[in-house]
Amino acid sequence: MSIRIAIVEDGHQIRKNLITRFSFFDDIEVVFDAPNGIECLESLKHIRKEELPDILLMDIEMPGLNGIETTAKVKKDYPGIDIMMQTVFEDRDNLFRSIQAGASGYLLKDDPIEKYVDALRDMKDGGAPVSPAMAQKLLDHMRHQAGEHKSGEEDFDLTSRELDILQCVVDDLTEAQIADQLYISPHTVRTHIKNVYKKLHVHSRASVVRVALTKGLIS
Amino acid sequence: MSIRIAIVEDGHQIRKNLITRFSFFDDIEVVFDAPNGIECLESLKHIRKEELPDILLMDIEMPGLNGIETTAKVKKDYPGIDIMMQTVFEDRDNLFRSIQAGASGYLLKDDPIEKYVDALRDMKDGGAPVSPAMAQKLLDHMRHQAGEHKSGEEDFDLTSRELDILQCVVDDLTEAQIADQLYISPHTVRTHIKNVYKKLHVHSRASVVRVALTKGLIS
DNA sequence: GTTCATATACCCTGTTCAGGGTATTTGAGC
DNA sequence: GCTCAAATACCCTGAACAGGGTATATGAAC
Repeated sequence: MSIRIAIVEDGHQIRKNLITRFSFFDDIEVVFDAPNGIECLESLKHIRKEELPDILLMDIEMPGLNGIETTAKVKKDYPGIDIMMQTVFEDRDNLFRSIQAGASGYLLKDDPIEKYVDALRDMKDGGAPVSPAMAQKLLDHMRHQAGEHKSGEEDFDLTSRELDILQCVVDDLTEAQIADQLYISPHTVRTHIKNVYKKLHVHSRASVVRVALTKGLIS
Repeated sequence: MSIRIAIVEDGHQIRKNLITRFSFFDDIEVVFDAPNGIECLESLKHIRKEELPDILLMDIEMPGLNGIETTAKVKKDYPGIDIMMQTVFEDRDNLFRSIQAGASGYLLKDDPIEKYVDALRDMKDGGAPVSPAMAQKLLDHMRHQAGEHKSGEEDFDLTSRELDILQCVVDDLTEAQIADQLYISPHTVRTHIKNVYKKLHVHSRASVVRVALTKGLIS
């Protein structure tokens, strides 16, 4: 069963080139092509359901509705259609925005047509083909995030009661409310809070909340 | 210039097979092979610096020191060596642990040798070749994270001045300190803070900090 | 040229907090 | 039975905050 794709790309010549080059592959069928997001959405609207493409090959840089906005709209109305982004620039921000919008593949425009075809086949099989250059950025980003979490994993050695108090402080309860909730005297709450302050090296509720959240001390 | 690799893989037959199959590619040179992480580290230690491999092709599942632990150790002592993980299972956890340990490529063992070679070449060029199936998991994970952030992306419509104030409050400055820092009267600070409270629907500094951090209003 | 949002400034009042103490009870570990 | 950490409880004081006002200057929008 062949792979039905549509090409969304503002460069007229590039579009024609892609169509021509895809024509040499029996399992790739170009259902339609569009010069921008608006026309793409129009084409999708006026096509019969069983004729819908499997994959949109989407340019990021387009006048009017750009590739990311178009991706978001398409994914909303046609969640079954996969989006393969293509771009000339290895732009970090666009990469993340595309992923968030729902794209699942990422190619560079100077990739050879065989890479395109391989990627389309992989995508049809449920994979998410990402060009190595883009994957590099993805991994960097994830390593960074993982690192942040890990670096913040200091041990402040709070007792379980102090963690109760901490949670209440983050929930913005007054000392009296905390006392009610934990069935202890407000004086005791005061004492616990003071001890928490000492252990976290802070001097205010605002700082407690910040430390608790950024260091992951509470859920 | 050829790509110097080492194969770390506990299956003796698989190792020999890989070596044989790589031998048909002129630009791939297998520097050494090891059946586990320990021996891999030993080989690296006793090799001359200029003979070090560019890339380690690392199995995840190995007795003793597994691929992830080995990756972490190798990356620590030889940050210049890239790690290409290979696994039979598309395991989410292992994928993330590998990334964190410093691996930059991810192949499935049933990928054809040409994919291996392509991936090695991509990696040598600075890319991070990730098999589409693994990339799928990566993207899902990132979308999930992005989604979490996004779900909290309500628009509180703070003015830029109010954002200044917000930042100061999160930084735990008193009203007087904020006034000093922004060159305005403490009374004005008070007014801004009150307006921020109204817009964020909170009644205390602790809540401001929590909302600002959890809703991503500040860096 | 009036309207509207924003930023600015000030007043008053009552509440809450932060930091400095001290002291008792309780349960686990030695 | 002693010790020690943890949890509990209380006192005092001054500083900071929250919420309720009002008011003016400014620049953009209509």
